[in-house]
Amino acid sequence: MSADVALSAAEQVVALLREQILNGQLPGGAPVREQDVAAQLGLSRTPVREAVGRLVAEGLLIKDGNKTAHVFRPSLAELLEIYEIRAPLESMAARLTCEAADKDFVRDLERAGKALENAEPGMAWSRQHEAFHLLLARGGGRRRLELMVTMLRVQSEPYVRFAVAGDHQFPQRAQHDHEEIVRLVASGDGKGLERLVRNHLLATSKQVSNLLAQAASAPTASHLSRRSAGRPR
Amino acid sequence: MSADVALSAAEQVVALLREQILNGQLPGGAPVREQDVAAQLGLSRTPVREAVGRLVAEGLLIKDGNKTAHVFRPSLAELLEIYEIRAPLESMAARLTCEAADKDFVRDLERAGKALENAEPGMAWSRQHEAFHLLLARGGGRRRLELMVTMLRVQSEPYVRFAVAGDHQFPQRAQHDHEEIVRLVASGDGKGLERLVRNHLLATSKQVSNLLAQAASAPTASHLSRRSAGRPR
DNA sequence: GTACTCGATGTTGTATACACATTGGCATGC
DNA sequence: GCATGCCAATGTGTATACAACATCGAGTAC
Repeated sequence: MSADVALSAAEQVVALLREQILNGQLPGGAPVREQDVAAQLGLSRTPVREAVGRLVAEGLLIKDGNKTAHVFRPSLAELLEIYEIRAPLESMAARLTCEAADKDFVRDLERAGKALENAEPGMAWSRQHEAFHLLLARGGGRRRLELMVTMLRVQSEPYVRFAVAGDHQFPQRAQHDHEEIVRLVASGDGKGLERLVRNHLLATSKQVSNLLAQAASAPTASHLSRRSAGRPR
Repeated sequence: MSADVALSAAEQVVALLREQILNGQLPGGAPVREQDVAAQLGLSRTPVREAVGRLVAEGLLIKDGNKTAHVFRPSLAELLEIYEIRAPLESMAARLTCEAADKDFVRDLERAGKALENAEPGMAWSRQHEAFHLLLARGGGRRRLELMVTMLRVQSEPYVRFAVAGDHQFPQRAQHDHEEIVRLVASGDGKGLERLVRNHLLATSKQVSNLLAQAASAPTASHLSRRSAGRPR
């Protein structure tokens, strides 16, 4: 994608762990032992330790005291709080994106919308969904806003994926909103877009939390309903 | 303040550096060399390195490539972006705080308001101002929201302090808003509070940026107008 | 005089070794 | 059988040593 020739080991570990958490290879609650990761990657603990520290600061890993770090798994209340924060930030970012959108951007967004519409429900759809919303979160060049939205999305993304897995009509229900989003950006209606994105997020929040509550009361085979997961070798 | 008996060295370094950045002992742009800090504190580079990493993730330090970390100093555009983000987050947090406020909390806030009113313009006022707004950012127990608001405030706080130093009428002008905030919390008007806090922040943003722009064009003795600062020994 | 090379010095990145904390199991006492 | 305390195994926190990269200045070619 880009010419990142000289990434430090620590940064590579950050990227790898983040990817594995997003993939679900490292499910919520899974322990992340420094030596294990180091041994797996043929590194010393030092860069791994640094990577873990950063991911803790980022909120993807949790650590208290001198205990082993674990993959972040929000309670229902925490997940709702994340969406509460995302709603104003992401809707504002969308408005700013809209206000700064040129023709090229509109075309890119339309393409992403099409790709999302045609994606198979499951992992492919999740990827497209993420890409679509990250485009919308550009914020007209506001890097910090974009970064914060990205981090918050990453923290909640695994749970959206879970919801999609448990309810294959989920994408279909969101489709209308996505089409409307593209339309509003194309017509330059920033205010309307802001409202819509906010409502879209709050609706998603409700659906995801309902599915999670459901899964918690009727435990399926999903890792999301277990309280602890074995180490991934 | 509290029983923090067994803080790791790294955490102590984090606290110390953060304090020094807030104090202005480490002004914006100042280099933070790992061995220097380590030597000063009688530690090895390892915990210092970890502390630096965390502060970078927090946004208080900046580092690109393998170069020395520097204290974060936002451009005018970045400062405005921070306030843009703070406005919706902090106003929402205030509303949630208001909705969850009991009598004890209202009393505490009133006290903080009085303390702020009576504080001398300068460092004392800045401290009280920070304490007042952090109370307001509690968010009814939403830890993550509170944490994010706190981090964003810390990043912009040094510049408010600068503005207060350059314009001693700054506190006086803000006083009306602060009184109104206390009144709205006491009367339980969450919606009104949300609007007011948003406007208060945007007004502050304008004043601070005006003063900064002014200082940049007519360079005073302040470190804030210089592009690089020597290492603090 | 200018620009470029190259080396000396300072600073960060990583590996390794050891000290301290945590955890889980087992023995012991009740 | 159950609770409790002790101990070994495992894992994190820190120190030290070394390697890789960056920075700055002297010297040189033009």
